[in-house]
Amino acid sequence: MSISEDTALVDIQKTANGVTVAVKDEVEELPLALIENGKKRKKTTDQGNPKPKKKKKDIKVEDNGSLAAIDAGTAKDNENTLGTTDSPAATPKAAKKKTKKEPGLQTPTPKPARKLLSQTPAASQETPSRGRSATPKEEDEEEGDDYKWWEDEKFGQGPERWQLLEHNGVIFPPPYEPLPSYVKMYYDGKPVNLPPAAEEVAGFFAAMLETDHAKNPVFQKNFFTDFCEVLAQSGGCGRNIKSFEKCDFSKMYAHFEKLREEKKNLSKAEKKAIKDEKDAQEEPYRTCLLNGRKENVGNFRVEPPGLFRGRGAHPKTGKLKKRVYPEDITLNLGADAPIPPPPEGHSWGAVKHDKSVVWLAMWKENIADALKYVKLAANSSIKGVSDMKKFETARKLKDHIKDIRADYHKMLKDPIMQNRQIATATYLIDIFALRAGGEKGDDEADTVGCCSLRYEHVTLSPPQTVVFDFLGKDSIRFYQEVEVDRQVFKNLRIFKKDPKKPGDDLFDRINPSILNKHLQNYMKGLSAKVFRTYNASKTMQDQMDLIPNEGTVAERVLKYNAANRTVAILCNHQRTVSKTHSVTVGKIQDRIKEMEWQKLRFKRMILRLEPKEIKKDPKYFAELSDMPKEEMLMIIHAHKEKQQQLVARKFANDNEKRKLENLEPFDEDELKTRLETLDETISMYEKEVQTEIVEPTRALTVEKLRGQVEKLESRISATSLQLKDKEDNSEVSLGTSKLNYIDPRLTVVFSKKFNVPIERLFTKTLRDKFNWAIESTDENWRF
DNA sequence: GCGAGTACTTAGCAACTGGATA
DNA sequence: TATCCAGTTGCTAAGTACTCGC
Repeated sequence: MSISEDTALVDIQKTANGVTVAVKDEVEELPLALIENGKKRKKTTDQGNPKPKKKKKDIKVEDNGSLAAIDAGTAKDNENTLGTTDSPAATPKAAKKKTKKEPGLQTPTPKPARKLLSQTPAASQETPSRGRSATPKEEDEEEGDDYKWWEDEKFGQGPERWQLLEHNGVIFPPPYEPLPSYVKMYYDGKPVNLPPAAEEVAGFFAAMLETDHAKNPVFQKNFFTDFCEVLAQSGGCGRNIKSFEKCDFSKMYAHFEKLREEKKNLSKAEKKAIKDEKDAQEEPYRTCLLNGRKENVGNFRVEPPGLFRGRGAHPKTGKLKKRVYPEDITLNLGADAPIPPPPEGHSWGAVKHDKSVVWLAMWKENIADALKYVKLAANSSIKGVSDMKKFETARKLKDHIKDIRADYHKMLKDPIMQNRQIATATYLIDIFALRAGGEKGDDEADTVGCCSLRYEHVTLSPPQTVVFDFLGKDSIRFYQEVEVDRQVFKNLRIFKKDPKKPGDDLFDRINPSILNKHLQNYMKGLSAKVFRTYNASKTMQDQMDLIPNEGTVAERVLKYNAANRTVAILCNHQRTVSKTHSVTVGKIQDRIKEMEWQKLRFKRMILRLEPKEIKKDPKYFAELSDMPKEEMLMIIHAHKEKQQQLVARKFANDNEKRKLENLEPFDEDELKTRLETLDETISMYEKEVQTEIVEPTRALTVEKLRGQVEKLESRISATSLQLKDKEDNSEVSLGTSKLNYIDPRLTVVFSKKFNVPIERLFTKTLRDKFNWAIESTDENWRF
């Protein structure tokens, strides 16, 4: 094939006066990384490195950071924690406030500086109570139930995200409680006395002993390194612990299992009491006052320490995620708002009054050195307005998509390599819903998106078939064999051309930033991710247009789910097939078969009562010959097994009850008698199969039997639908697209147009989150 | 122009819960 | 009524995208 038009590529250069010109570049087809003295940043690393990655700054995890503070709980240790320049707590003010008293960290008794949930900040100052005693009027104003932010055109506009913000801070996890003295880790067959800090870390691992994580060698190695470090810092244990293989966590695991079991076996009242207490403790943190209105806070609990569970082949999986202290936390709230008291003996790292952001608290975690935020709940006005804006931006793309597509098709042949890459990437993002694909560091899992696709992720098979095979977000495999536009195929071949080899970037002249800058030219707010939202919602709309307005509610829900599934597949939202999937499916299939058999029995009973019925309605009885005798016998056999188990369980339960009532338990003869009765019934069924005669029981009439058949038929159809849905959904996760990509107004339209209660389509949480859509959409709305 | 830092959305998994079923 | 299991929710990891300062 001639590729002359493809090879006529040029690179771009900027002249001294900043004007971009296209120049024929002798080496323009070389990957940028190989162009000596290249004009552009070298994106790939040394040749032969299979994973070219951005050189990130060295992330140094504190050797004796906050952990030391856990270990000894001394002020000195605490200073170690705070002595890092990064930490907000490193401010002189915070350092000064450090205290020596620190046996552990107690979430403060929730006594806000003043009553939080009042309309006017000043008015509430005199009631430092955790309870609420609002008057009906106050209640109205506080709850903000009647405030519909989506009807307020000014809401969410401008750089300031809020005007007034009051909250009670965050809840800290309880301090570590050492295990009973008889629960130990064993090393080389002997029990070890671990100091509490090390015991805590060992416990993290022990609790996960039966999970896949604990069987992962990287996880084990990272855990063990950090465990040894904590052990050394906390004074050691008098033993030379140096081999993970010699550590035995089984006793600790058994202890945790026992606790779990005990918790499970608590009485209803005990469980309720625990829950009530927890609710009461959390109550002050659940809500905040935003612009004078009560709103829910999302993650008000600080993440507890534990072992980092990285997804996929994460190099840091298993590392110790350290305990977060008040000194690590920055609060954000209104300048006039009272500052919630930190836990006794502690101080906050910093307090900010930044109206341009929506987080209430923030800290830096030690694994990736990333920031963690406490934010408002999904049903808050702030989240709602940004959600609505997101969908509106995607909707706006409708007006531009034709031009954008026409442009990128034209640009696929652009003589400038960078433009050709922009066009090709846009095509892939638009058509296959790929993510943008930013660069990643060596200390992260090796996953990619569009711009970070490498040579080995794309296989070309002429004339225009492409196989994509790579790990995307969350290390979820993206595998697709697809036909692409001929020019896209040609371009991909150029992008893979020699000397490129496995490990090299396919798109070596662009990154998400360059791509997004290009997209902004078409529309304000347009970025790569908008295509996913647009295509997901557009697909849903198109699918909905194909659904006929007929059938039962259950059938319509199924159609909705099928449309939802199309979107989920487009977005590659997968889930691991549950371990019990095949068993569950088998059980449902058995249930359906049994119901079918029962149905046939009822029909035979009808004929026993009124043999003439078969002539009156031969169609009704036609299915009597559908089920072979062998199949019936198999069903009866399975039924027998199930019943035997039930009889045995019932027998055990009855005896348990009798024991409580101080009655003599039934003896084994009783069980035998019950099983014999079952055997008789089974024999009767088997005889029915041979004779094709079923004797009606008791006072059954033809009408009653027809009613029974009808009931079974509807149960069979409902169960079959359930089975189909289950099988279709086994590997596809519908939730993510429903939560993030499908404009909720489409679901509301479906609910109204097809008369399906919204409760069947949105869970309570989703109804809360999408209240704006539910309240503002009529059935004629279109995406 | 670039990298680092920051703020936000998107994501799957696991724990929990409550309704269906026997 | 107890048990089971599917649906739901919470948690937190992992993305994207924008801003800022050099």
